[in-house]
Amino acid sequence: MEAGTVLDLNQLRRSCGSCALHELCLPAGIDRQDMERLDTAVRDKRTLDRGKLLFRQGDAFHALYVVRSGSLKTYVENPAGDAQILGFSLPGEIVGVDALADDRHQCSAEALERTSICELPYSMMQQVTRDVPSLHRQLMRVISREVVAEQSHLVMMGRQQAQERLATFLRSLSERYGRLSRDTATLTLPMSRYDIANYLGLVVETVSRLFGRMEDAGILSVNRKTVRILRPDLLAGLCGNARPLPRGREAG
Amino acid sequence: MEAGTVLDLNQLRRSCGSCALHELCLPAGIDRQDMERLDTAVRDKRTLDRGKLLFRQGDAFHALYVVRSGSLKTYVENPAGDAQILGFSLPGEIVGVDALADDRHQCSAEALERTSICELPYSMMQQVTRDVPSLHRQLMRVISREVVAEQSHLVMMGRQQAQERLATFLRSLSERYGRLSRDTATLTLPMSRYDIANYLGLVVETVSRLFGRMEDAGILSVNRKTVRILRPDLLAGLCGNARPLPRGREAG
DNA sequence: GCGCGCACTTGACCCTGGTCAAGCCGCGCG
DNA sequence: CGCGCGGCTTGACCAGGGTCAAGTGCGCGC
Repeated sequence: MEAGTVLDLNQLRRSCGSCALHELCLPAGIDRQDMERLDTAVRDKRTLDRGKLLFRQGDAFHALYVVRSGSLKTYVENPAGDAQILGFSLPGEIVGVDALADDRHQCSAEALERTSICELPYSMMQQVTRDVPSLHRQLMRVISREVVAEQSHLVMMGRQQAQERLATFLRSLSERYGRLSRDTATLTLPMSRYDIANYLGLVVETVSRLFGRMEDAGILSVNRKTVRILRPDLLAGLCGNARPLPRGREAG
Repeated sequence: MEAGTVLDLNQLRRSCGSCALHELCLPAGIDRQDMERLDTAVRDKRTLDRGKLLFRQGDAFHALYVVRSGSLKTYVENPAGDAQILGFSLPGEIVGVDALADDRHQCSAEALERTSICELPYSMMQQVTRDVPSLHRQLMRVISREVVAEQSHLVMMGRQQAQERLATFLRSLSERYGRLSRDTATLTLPMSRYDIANYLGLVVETVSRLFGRMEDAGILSVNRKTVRILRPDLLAGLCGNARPLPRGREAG
């Protein structure tokens, strides 16, 4: 595509104020004037195609990023070569915070689908957050949310059974879709079964079987990337310490 | 104890500059003048006895805290009543960052032994970090370290076997002891076996057995709270994907 | 339209680590 | 000095979920 021939409106981020996400993102709770200051620190970033990396573990740190549309996965690779997925980032969510510790990214971020990004060059951010206390506060808030999200992930990995993990994952995704004003009952999963399994500390076969059992139990309807939550109440029940759903395919 | 009758020098934090931890803690890399500004934002906090809570999940957020001596565990409790330990905090380490997200502590912090604490009231911190850019940068660095530490914990929970988890835990503890200029080979564990097991996502029996096997393999000598690392090289080997140590108590 | 590949599903089997139960040991207390 | 308790260890057994292998089906290129 030649520059100028096709005009993608999503590409033209005019300002945080005119962005549909501004209530969810860094500008949340910031007044009009301060938001204009924030705008000076935000740069657009080219859209990433599926599978492309936003940054790679070990890269020098230049900027924080916010997902505008699409989604990312962040993961760390260990010396042995296998990865652990740390999280999935939906629109309005920030990535790159781990790089503040020592000016190198500690994880990689990869687009799960065509994804556009706002870039917050850190030098500009520092200046603006210094001048705008409300933005400073809000940045801390957003970073702290990262910490809290990782804590929930840890609880899931440490204390929950496979079935509870998948149920918790689906509920959390549904809730985040809700915040984006999407349908909370129809999830279009941008990540593969392998990614889900890895994120949950399971193997893909286990995830597949659990989807099957939840479908048999009438809680979900699953069709490739599309998961319908038919019984949110029962799904919520599976997040606690419920008994495992039956394994047989027609013993009911 | 009456005020003034017994003078505990550790209780009298004169300033960050005179604190033995200042190279590890918030003041790291900050010049003399800025450190004096920081001092105005730091308050001493009464020492906590073993088992006492610094803050509790759900408490209103007032301050961040830094361990001066002793140690803490942080943990979240789920509705079902059981807890997941998120981490152990040694001197120089910050706690309470998760509360910045929505002004409530998301986890509880409990002293594992007699522990003294520096308190950083957040309103003062905000003011000081605003005036002192180097301190702002350093606070972000310290918070980001929290994120990175949780990421490592996640990798451990998601991808490592029981034996690798315990080995990784011991190595990490040893390394942190080193930073505090303590002996890296002789660990005095302030936490119980139950705490270790919980932190690692295992049960106490498994931890006990693994200590036994590592002792049989000549890697450790274990005596209640005292663990000597006899072969740091072999311990490092167990952190990767090594084969499990033999289970039998004399088949070697 | 056909065939290939990849993502996913399904089944059979097995192993790591959890559960349950008993025993040990160091410590505080009567 | 003996008792009891709590933290820890040890053993026997079991099951949740991992491994291995085969099968299904959608999408894409030719």
